[in-house]
Amino acid sequence: MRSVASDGYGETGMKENTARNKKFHKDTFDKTTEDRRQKVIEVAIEEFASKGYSATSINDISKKANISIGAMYSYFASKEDLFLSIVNSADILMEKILKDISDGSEDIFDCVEKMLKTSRKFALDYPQLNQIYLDITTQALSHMSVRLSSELERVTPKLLANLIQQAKNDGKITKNLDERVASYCIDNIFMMYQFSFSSDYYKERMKIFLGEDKLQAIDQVEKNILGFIYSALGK
Amino acid sequence: MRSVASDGYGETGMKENTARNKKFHKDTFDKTTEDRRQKVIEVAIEEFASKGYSATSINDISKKANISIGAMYSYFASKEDLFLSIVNSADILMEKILKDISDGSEDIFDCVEKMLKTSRKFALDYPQLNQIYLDITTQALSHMSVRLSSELERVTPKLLANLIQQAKNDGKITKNLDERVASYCIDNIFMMYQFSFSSDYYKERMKIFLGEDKLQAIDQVEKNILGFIYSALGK
Amino acid sequence: MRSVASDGYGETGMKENTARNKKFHKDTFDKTTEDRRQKVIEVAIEEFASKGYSATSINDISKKANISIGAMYSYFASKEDLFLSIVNSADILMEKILKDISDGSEDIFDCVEKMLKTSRKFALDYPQLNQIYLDITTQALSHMSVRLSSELERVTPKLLANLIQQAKNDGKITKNLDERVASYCIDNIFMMYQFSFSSDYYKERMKIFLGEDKLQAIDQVEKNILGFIYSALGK
Amino acid sequence: MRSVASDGYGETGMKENTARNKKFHKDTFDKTTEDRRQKVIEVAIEEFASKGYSATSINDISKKANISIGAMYSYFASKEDLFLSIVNSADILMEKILKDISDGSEDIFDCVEKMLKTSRKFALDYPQLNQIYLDITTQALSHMSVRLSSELERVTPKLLANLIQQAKNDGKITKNLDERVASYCIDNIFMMYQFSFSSDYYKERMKIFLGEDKLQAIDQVEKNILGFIYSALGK
DNA sequence: TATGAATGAGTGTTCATTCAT
DNA sequence: CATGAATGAACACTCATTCAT
Repeated sequence: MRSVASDGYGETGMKENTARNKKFHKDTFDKTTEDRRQKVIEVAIEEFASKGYSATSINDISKKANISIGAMYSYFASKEDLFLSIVNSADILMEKILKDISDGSEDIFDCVEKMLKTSRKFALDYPQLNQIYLDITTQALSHMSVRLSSELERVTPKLLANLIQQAKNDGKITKNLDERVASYCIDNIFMMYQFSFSSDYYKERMKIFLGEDKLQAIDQVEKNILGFIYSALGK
Repeated sequence: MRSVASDGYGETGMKENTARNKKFHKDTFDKTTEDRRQKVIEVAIEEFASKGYSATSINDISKKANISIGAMYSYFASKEDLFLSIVNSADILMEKILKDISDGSEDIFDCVEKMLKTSRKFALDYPQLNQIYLDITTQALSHMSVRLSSELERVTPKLLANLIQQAKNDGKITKNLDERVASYCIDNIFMMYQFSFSSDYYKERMKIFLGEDKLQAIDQVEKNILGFIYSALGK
Repeated sequence: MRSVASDGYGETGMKENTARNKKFHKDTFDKTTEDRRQKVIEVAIEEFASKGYSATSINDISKKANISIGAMYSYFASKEDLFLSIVNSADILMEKILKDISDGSEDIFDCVEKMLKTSRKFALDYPQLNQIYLDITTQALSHMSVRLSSELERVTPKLLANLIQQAKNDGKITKNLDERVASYCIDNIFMMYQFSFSSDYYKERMKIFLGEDKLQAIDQVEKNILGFIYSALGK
Repeated sequence: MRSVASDGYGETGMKENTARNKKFHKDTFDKTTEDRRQKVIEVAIEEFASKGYSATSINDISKKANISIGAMYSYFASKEDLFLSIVNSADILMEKILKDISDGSEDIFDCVEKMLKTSRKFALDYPQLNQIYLDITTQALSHMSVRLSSELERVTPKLLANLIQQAKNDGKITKNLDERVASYCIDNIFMMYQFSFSSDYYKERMKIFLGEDKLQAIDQVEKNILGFIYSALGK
């Protein structure tokens, strides 16, 4: 599992993404040592993920990261910017992953399978990013998503709809299907699946639905989920 | 549309539910006037929904409800208890609604259709309860769901799985389907659909998936979603 | 010397002035004990006078007044309001004093004499109020005088101009005099005289102008100032 | 209007004044380029004038002047020293102006007229210096005037008193006048007149005294003020 | 000499909670 | 039972000053 803390910051990290993604940190943050940068991000992710945006104290973060509060504010203009900075770096990471899936997918079946596997992998690799994501979707933090205006949520819809359309054209799946609605349904399944490995609440929910025993054989569960989707697509 | 504020409290309300549902308010709250009870709940819902648990101030609630902060603490032992009290009453409400669906459903198809319609209706009738629900599913508030240990999430899995099993037995749908996984997938679709009418974030997401024009004809969208599910069930 | 701290607050104090003067404190402040009210005002005057508005900390005031910072903010909505509250009560006090002069003055000569004597007396009785006044006249605090929009500075101009006009009509003083400009000049002399007993800076300035020995015989100085003014009026 | 920023600093400027005036900057400040010196002083004046000493941030000044905070502290030992440095340079400027008046005045009448005109001119030419002066006279900053111990306030008293004495000797004005008290009264009028063009507070006060219409004909106002003073002198 | 990253005590203000009336 | 004044730790954020480069 690679660290998110080292993504999107520092002398090299941002270069390829600066065009598409916003920058929520000050220049000073780029200039400090990798150690400090990483520690700040690491602790901030930890805190925001476990306590939520509102209940997280930037003073606490600075203490736990062994960095003065003054330095903190020389890196980020506000608590909100620190938070968005992290969310943004998570966005970049997720986009990369989605791009890999997009590039490597032969058809809709292949793509769906990869997305499902990745949902779980991502949730297990970066549980905290998922918890932060859950926070962002909350109505209380809705004003922030405006500032983010991330491309993230735009990638999947296009990818899925295009592949479904293509499969329809190729006669591989039923034509009695609206590709946008189908994409939406499929992604709904994936998102909730991903959440099911992120917050305790959704973990418990999944356990109730599937039963403790089934969860031991998660590969079989995924096969069944794929079966459900394939069947829906009228394969 | 009935008010949630009048559910689950007062001299009569709790009696039938006390067995299954916890009580997070003090006896004093049962004894005060209906007016006061309703006002407290109403304002609390408003505040918690729009600001989230952490950012909501119990002093603010008491001011907006025109009730002394002292009275507030004679009704609820803590901010957390007030919050849980509201979530619990929402739980009761949702359970009732689910029970109506459960009782009135002939088969899995009928049930799925009713659940889908109800998802939207509930989200539009009680947007604030949905926003509070989103907050609860957040990792930061996971310790609260333990205290709640609501029956809510246990109703749907059983209902769906049973109906699917029955349909399989009746030969109405394909046997190549794990009924628990199928329930899980279907409910995933419904939950995200419900969220799509609750928080601005998910509203935007749905818009991206479906397009602004399709959202004008929401009945058609629901038909398509049902089509997706029916197809998955191999009707 | 009466205490300013007991003026303008409490159950009785404000009644006659509420119409003309603004209220910068919350109701809670009226309701607390006289002791606490007095202590807050007393300490606040002390601090604002000696340190100036900006350098004064409301936390310090609360500590020195042995009152929790929370109570402080239940009395005043902000540091600015606490400050304005004090300035306002000083305004009320000064207006009272000016009214006494106004009511008790036979003619311009009598009035000028009384104002001169009162300038010194007021500065010596309430040195801190004068120091606060100096702060208010500072450009940095100009936005506050807008909120005050005190009547104070309107009383003297009218009073002086009217009495001069009357003396001109009565043939008691020269007619070669614009009464408004004369009022302005006279008040300029008085204000600087008052300042001369308020801040160390102006104290030093007066000493340089008049010499240390003359200041020992302040009555003679005042006679001379009056002489200057009478002469200007062409008595 | 010449710039104050270029006065009293640099390789040549200070030489003739070092004897009488203190130096509040470090040697390094003399050695840096004229551009940097000027920019620092210019921005510092701007900031101190509009915000007051306490509310002004030295970090802000350094940012606005495009000079590193490190350089700032290599030029001035502290915020206080930077402030005093500016006040001191203003002092030098005022002294020069006063000296010109002093040298060019034939008699008390001539001198008074020149001082009055200069009061307004100076306030309009250097509004910020006047605002800073108002700050200095505040009790909160009294400890600084000790460090300044400027000669400024010593020039006018002597000048005026001497000219009045001389006029008395020449029989040009009444002998029933204490020349020191008269100087004090006259300067009081001038100072307040000057303030009337400096801070919004005193601007408003002058408007109330004189009326908006009179202020349109400021030359007439000045004639009236001179009339008042001449009359007082018993011309 | 010039730079600016770093420090941390301090600022104005909020808020969950208590308790005397 | 209801009131709301009172508490004080905690919060987001600022700023004078230092010092390694």
